[in-house]
Amino acid sequence: MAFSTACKLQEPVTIADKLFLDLRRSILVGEIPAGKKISEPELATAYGVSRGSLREAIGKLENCNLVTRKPNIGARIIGFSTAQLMEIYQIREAMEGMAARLAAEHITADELAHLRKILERHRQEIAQRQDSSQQDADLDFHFCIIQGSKNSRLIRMLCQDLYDLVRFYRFRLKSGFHRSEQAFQEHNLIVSAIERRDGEMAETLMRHHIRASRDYARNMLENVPQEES
Amino acid sequence: MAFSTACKLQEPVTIADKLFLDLRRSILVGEIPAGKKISEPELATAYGVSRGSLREAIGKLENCNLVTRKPNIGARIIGFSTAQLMEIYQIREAMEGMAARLAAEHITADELAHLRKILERHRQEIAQRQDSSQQDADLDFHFCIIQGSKNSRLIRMLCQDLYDLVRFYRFRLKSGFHRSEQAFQEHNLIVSAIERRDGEMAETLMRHHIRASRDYARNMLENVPQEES
DNA sequence: TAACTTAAAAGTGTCAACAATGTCAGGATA
DNA sequence: TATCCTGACATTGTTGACACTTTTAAGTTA
Repeated sequence: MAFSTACKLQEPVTIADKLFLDLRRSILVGEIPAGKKISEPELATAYGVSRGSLREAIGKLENCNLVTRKPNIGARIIGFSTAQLMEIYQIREAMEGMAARLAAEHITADELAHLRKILERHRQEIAQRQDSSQQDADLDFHFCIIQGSKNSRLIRMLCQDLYDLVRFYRFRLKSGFHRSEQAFQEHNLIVSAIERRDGEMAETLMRHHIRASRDYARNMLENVPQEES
Repeated sequence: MAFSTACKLQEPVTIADKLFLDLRRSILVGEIPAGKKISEPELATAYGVSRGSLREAIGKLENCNLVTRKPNIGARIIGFSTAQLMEIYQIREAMEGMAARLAAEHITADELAHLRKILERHRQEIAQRQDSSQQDADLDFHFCIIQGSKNSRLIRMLCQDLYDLVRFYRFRLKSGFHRSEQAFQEHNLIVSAIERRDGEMAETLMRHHIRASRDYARNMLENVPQEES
């Protein structure tokens, strides 16, 4: 599967880049389990590339916060903790709140139309109870608003860095995560505020929305503890 | 000079790490001019290391957002634009606002005492008109609050990633940037709110403070355009 | 048996050479 | 003269070998 990152990253021309994207996908999807140590020789032979290229790819993964490295010890896939997930939600609340505020000022008519289309798709998928694709619709919604902020660094920090982590957790918590009806209503309110160009309200609603997601996730994790992969 | 990053990064044990810190310093201080292309063979011989280690160091610089790389073309120090600086301020407003809110909940008594000490130092330096060290006091203040948030990822994103950019710009805009008396007053209010454990107010005040800094910077840049280094 | 020592094995960091790509200057053609 | 081709040069990407560190396991001693 290909990840719709919304923010266009150029086609991978170099081996290290292809490797990076390949590994990133494997990690996000869970093919490589969380917390696993990365053996450079092993992976290099597995992918048929030299260790140099692999190390460069690992360096990029480190930037995405998907692996951590210790000198002379090695790299390992990041772990998995409720506390970290809560931290991410807090950061999202702040940054996406700002993104929504800016989007209310800068979003284009085309993007707004696209946003409405995403909402419509989301509505249909709820009616048909397609849980899996609702998650995509949710991501697309958030990406679109972030994109609308027109703050290029904010876009990069969110879409490129933070949302890899969001996906990392989302793929490992698939089960029982659908507060979609509620989320859909909240999305609607946010878009309305943006349409009215009410940045203050858009920010407030977005923060509320993300906080509600966080509380929901926390409840799920406390009551139905996930297995460590 | 050594940068007090507040968030402890481990001692550089590997050559690439030392190189990274060295280059980072050179860039931030302005020894390497903004926008300059990096020649791998040139730098490698200059520092007496192999190109491999240098490339790893450049990779890390890319994570700090201090250089940009294009495949088969090369790396260059980031440019310098008012627009980008404004984007950074917007992000700081969101993230440091959140940091202040969290600090009001989680900061320790020791950290609060330290914060008060920083304020006192700041006050003295204003009285003695030591413009240069006031900048350090300002950075220390912000670092201390971020640290108090106890959100480890937020701390890393701000101290490690974003504040390198802040320093990058600050070193190139030294001239005529002292709204210290005003900033000092704002700092005081923020600390008071944190002491009262009033997170809502702490966030509001921090956002106001950063927005004021932004407006001030924008005015300076519009009226006294800086030379491109 | 348990703890310490030591040597082998595995893994990471570093390097220099090779391959592929991009850049630039000179000349040919319209 | 301006544009396009062409080939030499310079730079980046990639690789395999070497050096150093960590880990493991065997062996020794109390």
